[in-house]
Amino acid sequence: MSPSGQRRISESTVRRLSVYLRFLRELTRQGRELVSSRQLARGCGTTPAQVRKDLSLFGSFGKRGRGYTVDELRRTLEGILGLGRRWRVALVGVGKIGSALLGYQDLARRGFDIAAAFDSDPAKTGQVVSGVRLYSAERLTEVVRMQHIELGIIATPPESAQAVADELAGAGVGAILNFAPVEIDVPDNVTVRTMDVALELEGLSFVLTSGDRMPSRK
Amino acid sequence: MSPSGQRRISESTVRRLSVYLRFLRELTRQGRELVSSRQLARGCGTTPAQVRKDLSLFGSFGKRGRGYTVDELRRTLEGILGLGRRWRVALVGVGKIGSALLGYQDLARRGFDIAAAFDSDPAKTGQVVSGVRLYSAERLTEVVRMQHIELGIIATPPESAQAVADELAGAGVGAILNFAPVEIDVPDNVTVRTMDVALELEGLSFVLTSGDRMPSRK
DNA sequence: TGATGTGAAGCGGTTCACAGCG
DNA sequence: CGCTGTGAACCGCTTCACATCA
Repeated sequence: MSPSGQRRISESTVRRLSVYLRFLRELTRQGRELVSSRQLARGCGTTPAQVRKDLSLFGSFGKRGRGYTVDELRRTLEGILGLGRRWRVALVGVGKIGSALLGYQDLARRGFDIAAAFDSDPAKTGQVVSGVRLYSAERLTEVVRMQHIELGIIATPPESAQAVADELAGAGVGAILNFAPVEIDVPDNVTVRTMDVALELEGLSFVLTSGDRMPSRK
Repeated sequence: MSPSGQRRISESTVRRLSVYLRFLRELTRQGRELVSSRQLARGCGTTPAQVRKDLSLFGSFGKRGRGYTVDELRRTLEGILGLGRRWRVALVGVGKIGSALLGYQDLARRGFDIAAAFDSDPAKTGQVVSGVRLYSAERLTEVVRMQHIELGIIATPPESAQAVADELAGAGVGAILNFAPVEIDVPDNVTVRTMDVALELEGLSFVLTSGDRMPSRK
């Protein structure tokens, strides 16, 4: 067995754990009981060795000669990822992308509740969209504190993103998912991840242009 | 100087090049003429050495003692990334996320035109949304071929994603951006990138839970 | 002088190969 | 016997340090 101590876990490992979990939930729906590292790898676009190594960073959860119990491994991964609870999320910016996120049920299914949304447009204030109340942007700090919100999503135009991040950080939010196409600075005790659709397309543009199949995991 | 030969470029390098480009465009708007690797690094969340190394994989574009010419480097990166042209994109699935993408002007600003959209709901067929014609999903192959579309975006429910990917690949699309929360298989000559919002939030959940500031580039 | 470009060192993630065990 | 768990080898990205040159 393995220590599961204060090991430093890489971002790529964490991302793969999430992918494993997503796949395990699908297997659960299908009523599968056991799964091997080979099958997990095939379903998640990686290798059996990588799967076993990733899991071994946290303990030993398999049965030699048989594989992993789907349900047990699923719960284990949920625990590791901190998904044994629900998370309250603040959404800032209710434009095209923000509205889509408000109506996107997959978030709630996977444990993330948008508890409040904010927009600077007074016309939107007071509305309830997809069951979520829209507040004036001015009330961000107040509401985030009051509702003990720990995660923020920025879906504003890029010009406002940094200011919003500052306010979210100031209000005690520990992590931010940023959809604005800019890099934003936050204090060390806050984590940001930026999702930029056009940037991903640019990566694909490079691949198509250079003809270069980039280092591909099999 | 440097060969810019058939070097194998890592995905992380390509992603950073896109970030540099995004930042350079901002500098252009601001009228800045020169930029050093240090400033580029600060604005893009990386290190000066990393910036210089990334660029050196393709050539030498700077002036010793001065830095890089913003405009020149911007055009160089656009060339490297294959952005010296516009790309035609097919959008499949016009639900919450798909609709948001249809109205998201940043895509067009950065060179990606949604040339056609597809949905299996007959009620939507024939409509024109944000200037884009919506076709029945049955006409996907036909329209993609006719319009010489090279990129696909999947924004369908996860159950349909694999079938759509198969059809896009069959129709000659070389790269796919997948918003459905499943891993999809494609032939070797096609590249897929999956964007899963909940998966990113799970990564943040892990960080908040483990208290572990993951290996952070500064 | 100041910042680039780059070989070399360092480091960490991935892959290998096999011991361990059900 | 089959598949997990894991130390060790491997490999590639990142960082360092400095020669180079405007």
